[in-house]
Amino acid sequence: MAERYPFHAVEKKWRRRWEEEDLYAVPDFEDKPKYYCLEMFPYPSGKLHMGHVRNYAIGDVIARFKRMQGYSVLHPMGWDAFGLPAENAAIKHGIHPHDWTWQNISFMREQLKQLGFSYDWHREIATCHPDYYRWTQWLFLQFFHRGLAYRKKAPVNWCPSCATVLANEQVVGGVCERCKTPVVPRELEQWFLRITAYAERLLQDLDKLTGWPEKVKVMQRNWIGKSEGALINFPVVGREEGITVFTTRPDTLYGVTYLVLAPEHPLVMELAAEDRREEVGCFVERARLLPALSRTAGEQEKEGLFLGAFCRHPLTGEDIPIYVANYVLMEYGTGAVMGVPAHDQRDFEFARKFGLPIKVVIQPPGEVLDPDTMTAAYVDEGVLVNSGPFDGKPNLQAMGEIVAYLEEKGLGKRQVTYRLRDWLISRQRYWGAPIPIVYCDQCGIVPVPEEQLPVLLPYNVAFKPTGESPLKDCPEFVNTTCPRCGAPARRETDTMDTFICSSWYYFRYTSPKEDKAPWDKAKVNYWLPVDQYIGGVEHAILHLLYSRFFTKFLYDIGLVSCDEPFTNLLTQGMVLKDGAKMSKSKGNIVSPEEIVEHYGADTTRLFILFAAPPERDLEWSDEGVEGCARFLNRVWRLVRSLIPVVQGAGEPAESLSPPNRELRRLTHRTVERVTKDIEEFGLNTAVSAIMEFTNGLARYCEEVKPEERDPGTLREAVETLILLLAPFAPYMAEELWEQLGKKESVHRQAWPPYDPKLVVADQIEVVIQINGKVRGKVLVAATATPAEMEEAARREPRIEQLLAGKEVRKVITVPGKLVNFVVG
RNA sequence: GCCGGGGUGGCGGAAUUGGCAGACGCGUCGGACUCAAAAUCCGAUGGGGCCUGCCCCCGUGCGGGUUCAAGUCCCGCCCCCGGCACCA
Repeated sequence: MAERYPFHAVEKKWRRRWEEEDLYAVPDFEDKPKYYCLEMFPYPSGKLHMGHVRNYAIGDVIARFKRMQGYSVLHPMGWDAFGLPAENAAIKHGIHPHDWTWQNISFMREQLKQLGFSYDWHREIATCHPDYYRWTQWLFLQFFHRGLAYRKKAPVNWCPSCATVLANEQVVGGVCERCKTPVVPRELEQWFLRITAYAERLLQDLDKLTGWPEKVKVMQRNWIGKSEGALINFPVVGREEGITVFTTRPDTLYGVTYLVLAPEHPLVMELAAEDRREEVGCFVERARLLPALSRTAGEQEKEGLFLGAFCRHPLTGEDIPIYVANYVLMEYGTGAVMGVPAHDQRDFEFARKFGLPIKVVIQPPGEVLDPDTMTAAYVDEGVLVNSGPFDGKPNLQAMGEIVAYLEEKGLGKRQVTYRLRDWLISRQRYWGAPIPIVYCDQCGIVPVPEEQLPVLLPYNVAFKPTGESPLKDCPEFVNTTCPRCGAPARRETDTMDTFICSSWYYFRYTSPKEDKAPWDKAKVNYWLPVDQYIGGVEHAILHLLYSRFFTKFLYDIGLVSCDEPFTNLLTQGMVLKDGAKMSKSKGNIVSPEEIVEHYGADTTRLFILFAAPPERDLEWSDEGVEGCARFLNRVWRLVRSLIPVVQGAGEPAESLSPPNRELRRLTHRTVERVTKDIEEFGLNTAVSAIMEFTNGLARYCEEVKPEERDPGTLREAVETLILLLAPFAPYMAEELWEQLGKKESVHRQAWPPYDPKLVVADQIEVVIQINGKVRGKVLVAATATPAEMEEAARREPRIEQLLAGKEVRKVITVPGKLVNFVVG
């Protein structure tokens, strides 16, 4: 029975020692370059899943690697601890959300510790702790004082299942992002953060984020959805007030043949002709009742209705019919659109369906558009026609001129519009940070004074989802006095969206116990921005956009000195089983607990890093885990068998026999490979390089007689192997390091350097090609010149044979690589 | 439809700047050790061919092209995954 790495005992031993020595604590300031390595903190749902393990394993390799490279590394962990699941669990199992959450935290903390992640636990935070949410509330007040937190009545997304409203970002394809229930519109008075005030900067500064994946930046760009265009006023026949439309194509203004209003547009009913009121009312009602799902998800048949009213074209004075139609959205632009069927596909379809005229105003080069035979709108560039004084101009030029003309006449103006909406942050739920606001009959909306924070979440509350905050039924909470006039007043009972809590946690880690401010400025400015952020791509818009918004705001009010929080972002892929995301309903969950129990932390980590590059999805494989366990056992046996030789050995000898020189070369080449791979997140190839190194070392031991081995070279190889393995398999590396007789932790060692001179082989194998096909190989000195390479190639018997009697027209030599004979 | 990513053995995945396709691992097959098995170790493993030579042909989604040389570059397609989707 071959000896096996006794991971249970080793893990237990080192967990205790590391904790005793406080190995991973990082001082606030140190005389070293800083590196802030952060992974997205988890929601304490109960147990870790493989996605967490992957996320944190990747982060831990980076943190340990940087630490060994001499950085002072901030690598913290905490809990995104407010949220709905706690309340749902409470309702289902009769356990209080507070208790449920803290139980989960203590279980998951234990799991993280078992996995050997190198967090500084002194900096642990939980967003549901009053010491934390006190500052969440404080930050809300900063927004409030600057007019960036406001209350308004608006149509909002209501999730019937979660019994709360949702932000736009939390509605995906018309359904609730968390429970997939179709959301329904509701008209409610709610709190918003004015993220739209930062739309332009959030967009512009994406260009600064060179360390972010393009994918995420594109998603944010689309989400912000900037369009440049114009507002144009169309006077309504027989009325004072006109209709303002937003268009990105003012160059097509002369092609307008009708106007369309969104069903929710306030003018719809006003403008509807007497005899059409009822019909229009029905239409609007039908559109309104349709769940958001079918309104926004997928294109659907265009429906519309003539209102029986007309407006006047601002430039031609023509009468233009006004319609109401389902394809116009009230939320975007002005909720009114000018219909240009010839040059907008949607308008084209609508016009064809309702028999509206199609008027061509842009002619493509070398083609004449005929409205009667067109099968699709022409949306590209061309020259204006039927456009009065603008005829003959290129449309891009005309665009500016038409807007300028409208501005001059007071008929319209330049306008930039964003798709981004203000962030709805009220939640009608219990388990969140209370919004620190008091309503007073005399004074109105009054912010809770900072010195009265936190507004504590009461413990004894019935948290049934009724559609109203459970806090409403808690008189001790609701009833208060007005901070301004002292009269009886009521507290705001809604709590904050948990994304608020997670929008600033990375600042708090720098000074988690600070009680005079959300953070110590000097510390925040020392550590921030985060050098490397790692997490799932599902947060591409939500968390990452909100955090950028928060950071910019805090920068503006002078609380932080960076205006982007995350310099580099790595979005890791999902963990799949049988090609599908692990989920309870599919029954394909692999539990980290069981794997760690059965194979140990090192094997679990190693497999998850080896099986795929970090950004890609990872297919779980039990056999693959076995393979990694086998590898670690091999390392264990190999290193232990060499301890007697290695201990006490000195430096490698000056002059080495070929096998020793080869081993030395392998050692240094491996350091080079692993270093470069980790730097560019090729963690899977870093692991395979270590495996190859192990194989090479084992082969050396097999092939080279003990008396021919150079002890110094062997020592260097073995120590290097352990050092390289340390970020990936920290427990085993630490144990072997100690068995080697080392006194100080392997995790406090410097990352091994490599000597480029030693990496180069004495001899290199040159590929010999004839007409681009490999026909042989030859060993030459690494220093061989192209002429020497060619000469050596020609001398190869087989090549000589193949070239005999042929005319060599050309010879291409790539130094150190190949010789290619081109024969006629 | 638009945007982003991808398509390489039986599987997960490697391949600087265009320079030996398939590293490493899994699986499979064969062998050693063993009474036997497990564990461990060794060897083989893209497909095909015959003249069994450490030889030849084919081979990185498909069709063209550039080049001495293409998984990699160019043109035209197909398929898969992710995101957005009536945004005027």
